[in-house]
Formats: sequence, C-alpha cells, structure tokens
Amino acid sequence: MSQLLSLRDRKRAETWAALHAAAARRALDEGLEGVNIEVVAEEAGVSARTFFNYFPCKEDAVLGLKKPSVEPEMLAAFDIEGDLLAEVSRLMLAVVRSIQGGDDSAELRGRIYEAYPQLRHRRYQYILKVEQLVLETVASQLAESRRWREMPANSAWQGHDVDDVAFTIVLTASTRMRHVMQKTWSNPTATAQFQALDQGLELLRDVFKELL
Amino acid sequence: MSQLLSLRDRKRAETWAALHAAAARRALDEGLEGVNIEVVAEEAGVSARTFFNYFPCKEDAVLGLKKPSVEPEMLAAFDIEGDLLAEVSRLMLAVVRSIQGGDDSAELRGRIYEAYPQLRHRRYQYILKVEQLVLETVASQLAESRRWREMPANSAWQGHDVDDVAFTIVLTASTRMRHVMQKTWSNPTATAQFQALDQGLELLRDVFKELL
DNA sequence: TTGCACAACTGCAATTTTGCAGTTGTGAAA
DNA sequence: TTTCACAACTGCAAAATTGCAGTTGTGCAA
Repeated sequence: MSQLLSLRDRKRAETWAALHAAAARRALDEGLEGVNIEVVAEEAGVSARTFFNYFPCKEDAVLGLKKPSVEPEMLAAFDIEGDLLAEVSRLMLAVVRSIQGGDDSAELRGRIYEAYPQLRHRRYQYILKVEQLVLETVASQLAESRRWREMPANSAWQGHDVDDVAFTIVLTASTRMRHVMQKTWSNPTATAQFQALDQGLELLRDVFKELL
Repeated sequence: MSQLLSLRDRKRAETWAALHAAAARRALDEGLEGVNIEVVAEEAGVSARTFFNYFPCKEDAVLGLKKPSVEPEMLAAFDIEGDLLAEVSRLMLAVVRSIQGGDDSAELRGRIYEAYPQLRHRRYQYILKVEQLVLETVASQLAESRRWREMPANSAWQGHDVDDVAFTIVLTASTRMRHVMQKTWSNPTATAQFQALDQGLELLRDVFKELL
C-alpha cells in the first residue's frame, strides 16, 4: 500500500479538519459569537491549547485558512519572460487560493462570507503576506531574467532599481487580487476567480490608458 | 480666553498622550514585551479597562495611532478634475499621515519602527482602512465629475462601472502609500514622504510604460 | 527491533481583549 | 442656575491568546 501521508501527517490533517468543521458549523448555526474555543476544541477531541497550535484565531478556524506558501507547481507555471502583469497576478491568485479549501467547499465559504462580511478583512490581511512571498520570487527571478539583463537602452525601466520594479509589479497584481475577491465572495471557484482576474486586468489597462 | 478645546476634550487628549507616552517609553526602554497594559494604565493614572477605550491594542499605544478619517481640509485640497493618480495619492498620504503624530515626533517613531519592524504590519493594516474611506470619497466625486459625465465616446473608460474605475485608482494609489512607507520608515517627515510619493508615481509610470 | 530525536498534545499561569452594568462629572439647554 | 443626557471611567467576569515546561507517541536510523 502506498502511503500518501504518514500516520502522523494523517492524524494532523484529521485534527485540522475536525477543528475547522466544528468551528464552521457552529458559526453557521449560532453566529460568530457562538464559536467558543473550548467547545470547538472539545468537539474535535483536543484541548483548547491545541486549538492554537492549528489556528492563530477563531476566524481562521471558521474559514479554514492555512498559511500561504508558494508551491513548486505554481513556480513551474510561472514565466518571468511572459506577460508580467498576467503572470504575476496568476501566481498570486494561485497562492491566495491555496490557503483555503478547493472548489468542493466553495459554496459553503461563499455563504459564510455573505453572512459575516467582517471576515473578509482576514482574507485581505493574508494577501499582505502573500505579497511578501511572491515579491521574493519575482524580485530574484526578474533580476536574473533576460528582459532585465538585456534591457534595451531606451527602456523606461533604465535607471530604476530592480527591487523597486518588482515591488511595483507585485503590488499592482495584489490590487487585482482584491478586485477578484470583491467580485467573487459569493462564488469563490477557480473558474469564477480566474475569469474575474482577466476582467480585472482588462479594467486596469483601460483605466491606465487614460491616466498615464 | 478662547477655549480651543472643552475641558472634557482636553482631559481626553491628556489621557491619550499619557498612555501613548508611557507605552512608547517602556517599549524603547524594555522592549515590546516589556509593555504591560496594567503598568501603562497605572502610569497614566487610569484603569486597565480605560486603556482599551483609547487603544484597541498595545501596538497602537506604542505607536500612538489614531483612527483614520478624511478631514475637511484634506477634501478642500483634493481636485477630482486634476491629475487623478497624483490627487488621490496625495489625499491618501494626507489621511495616512494624520493617524500619527506630526513631524515633531517623526524621529522618535523612526527609531521605534527601526527597532521593531513587526510594528510595520500594523501600519499596513491601517492603510486598508484608509482605502475604504478614500474610496467612498473618490467614487462619489468621480461619478459627479466632468471627466466622467462628459467622457468622450472614444475613452477607454467607456463601458466600465464608475465604482470599478474608482476602486482601481484608489488601490493603485494605495500601492504608492506602501512604497512611501517602505522608503521612509526611518524618516517619516512630511517632506520625505511627499517626495517619496512623487518618486513612486514616477516609478509607476515608467514600469507601466513597458507593461501596458 | 531498539532507541533516540522530535513533533504533537497537554495543563497551567499570565496577559490581553471584550462585554456589561453601574458611577461620576461635563456640556448644554431651559 | 438647575437639570438632564451622555461621555468617560470603572470593576468585574468571561473569553481569547501566548509562553513555558512536561508527557506521549511517531518516524527513522542503527
């Protein structure tokens, strides 16, 4: 038998799911205030202290949020030589999406976000973290890229710091994440979100045509 | 004698300053962990409960942060018909700056941010709130503006929602705030920050010249 | 298979944060 | 000047959060 996960990892995943399920159910049944750490922990069969080994706060347990990370398959799909804004935006969206469950639980999450809009702030805060992660990747790859190393002498980027350029691109992509979230709170599926991203990039280009 | 502030308002300001001073001094003397609410409150002559009537958390007391708000004089300096990106960015910077003390305490704050970079996150979170405030202003003013109501038929903005356009502009300005903060942690004076903003806008234009 | 290093869980105590309800004093209107 | 509504402060209790130190069991290498 191939073990996809070790016993330890499997139990950890089970505990995580149990805590999330208990928190989400109580939130939908009794409202956000009805989520009591002690009760949730007991329902999941662990101590209250252990709850905080899995989630930094109640909100994250209700939403089932995980720490963001840039996975190898995301990097593989990323091309620093391509359409930079689109590439970086898609990379960010992939990372942002990975901190939550898949499309199977999208409808449930949609209902939670509709019921408790306060929780949206939490999502925005995570985007700040994602920025940092993606910025490291983009800054290092851009510095090594052909488009930077073989930059034409008349390029508008001439004279700018590569980190400043990467910063600007990543933060611009980040604004598109916010746009995607805003448009897809009630339907956060992959299809809807990547489509919203494309529309957001289109919007961005049109807005800037008149401003720059 | 002209009363700039009523007795009530004066006492409130004094208590605020006392709490902030006590928290900031202890942070610089003993480190962030050395800031104990009970002690700070006692030093300021109020109860621990009252501390939370002034600040939502320790960090804000250390930094002396106030709730952001768009003041009338900022609105007066704002021109929806002007260079939109520059106008909105300057409005945001004014609001962001107003949540903290003036240039007289800039050097002190600079030292705190240098000593405890974790606190910078707090500043970023406040920028999220400022966005919301500024977005309301810009969205409503843009909808009533000449540039929107008398938009030429060939404008790239044709067919877009005015709220989406305002959203994109405000979030772009927000990225410039982040740039300003990053460049001026150690010297957050008005001069340095408005200069950093102009450089940031220049950077933005140059980056986009190659991307759009 | 044994034994070790470490991940996960735990209780406990301290601190932070919030809700509530009661007291006091200020500001303003009559 | 008196009166009244309310802002500010308070204690208290509950809940959330964190640090620390000890126990247990898994994963792995000898």
